[in-house]
Amino acid sequence: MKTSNETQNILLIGTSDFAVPIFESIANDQRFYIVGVITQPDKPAGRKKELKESPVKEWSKTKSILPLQPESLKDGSIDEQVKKMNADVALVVAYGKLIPDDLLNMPKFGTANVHPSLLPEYRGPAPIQYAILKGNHKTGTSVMLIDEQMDHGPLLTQMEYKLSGNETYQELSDTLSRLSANIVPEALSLYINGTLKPVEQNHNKATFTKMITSNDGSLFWEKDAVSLGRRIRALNPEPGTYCMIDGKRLKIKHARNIGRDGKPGEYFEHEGSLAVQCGGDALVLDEVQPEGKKWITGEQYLNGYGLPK
RNA sequence: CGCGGGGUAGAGCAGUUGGCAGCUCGGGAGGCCCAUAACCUCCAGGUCGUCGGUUCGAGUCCGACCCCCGCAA
Repeated sequence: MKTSNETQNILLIGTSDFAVPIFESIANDQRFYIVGVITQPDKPAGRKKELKESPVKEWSKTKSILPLQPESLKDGSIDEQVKKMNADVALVVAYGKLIPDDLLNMPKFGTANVHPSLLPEYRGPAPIQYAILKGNHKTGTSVMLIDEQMDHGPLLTQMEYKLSGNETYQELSDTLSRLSANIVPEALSLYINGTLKPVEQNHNKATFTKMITSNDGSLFWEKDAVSLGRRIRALNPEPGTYCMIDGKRLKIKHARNIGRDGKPGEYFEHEGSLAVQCGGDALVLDEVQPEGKKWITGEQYLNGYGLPK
């Protein structure tokens, strides 16, 4: 077994923004040497379908690393290349594709994963959003070893984070990413030198999340303003929340809860801004975006469009 | 050639069959009031995205281009 002052060869596997600060902290840590990066292929994105590189790919280029971008890991197309990397450990963060067992087991010490929840709570694809949606007072991030089941492997370490009740998905994601970046190198290092023993999760307490889609962004004003407010924050900025006015979509970026009774779905003016009555309390819509338009304030909306019927 | 909306005053919008360019905010001046972010009066401010075409006349019709955005991926 290697000692802690030896440099470990590490393979980084990830795609989204969430992974970048974590990978950066690995890159800046003398205990690790990055032998390779795997990220998703460039994909057509946006209206013009221009190929877009993943945030991890952009990051890796700043480190002069050319990432592998296989369409699939299951066909074994990159197995040989990965084997040659001679990785001691692999770290998966927000990769977005299934990684087959033989690849997971290729590194001597296996493959670790960062999951932004207090596992076994919120396994699955949307842990950050769920923490906000459910109105939790705390969440956190977990570092674990990947096993054969989704977010099921033994834990290396966790860190709690207290929620203010005002954070958006984007903000919480950034925060948990930075928190993770602080603890991942140490946890991996202690695990590799044998100081840190993986602890099995309490599987009886496991809860699961489902992928958030744009359909989840539809707001029903019959619901209470508190849960609607959570939804608006949990889906901000992606995929975003919206309601329909006059057959057109109105996206809602930011809303404020005010105490008020009335008929749900009724729009009214509140201190010059657009507001809507909900099932319990009401929401002031501070920042909205009419279909095909730019983001505007609720006040600008009223000036231009007037009060919806 | 994925579908679609839009570029008009500092901001957000309207502009009907082509015929003097408007609304709500904001800005300025004045007034009312014990006072006000409230109310009243008046004022300023627009090469109507760009280029070309049709026409006596184009924000409006035709063509090309630039930019912004929603959906879908």
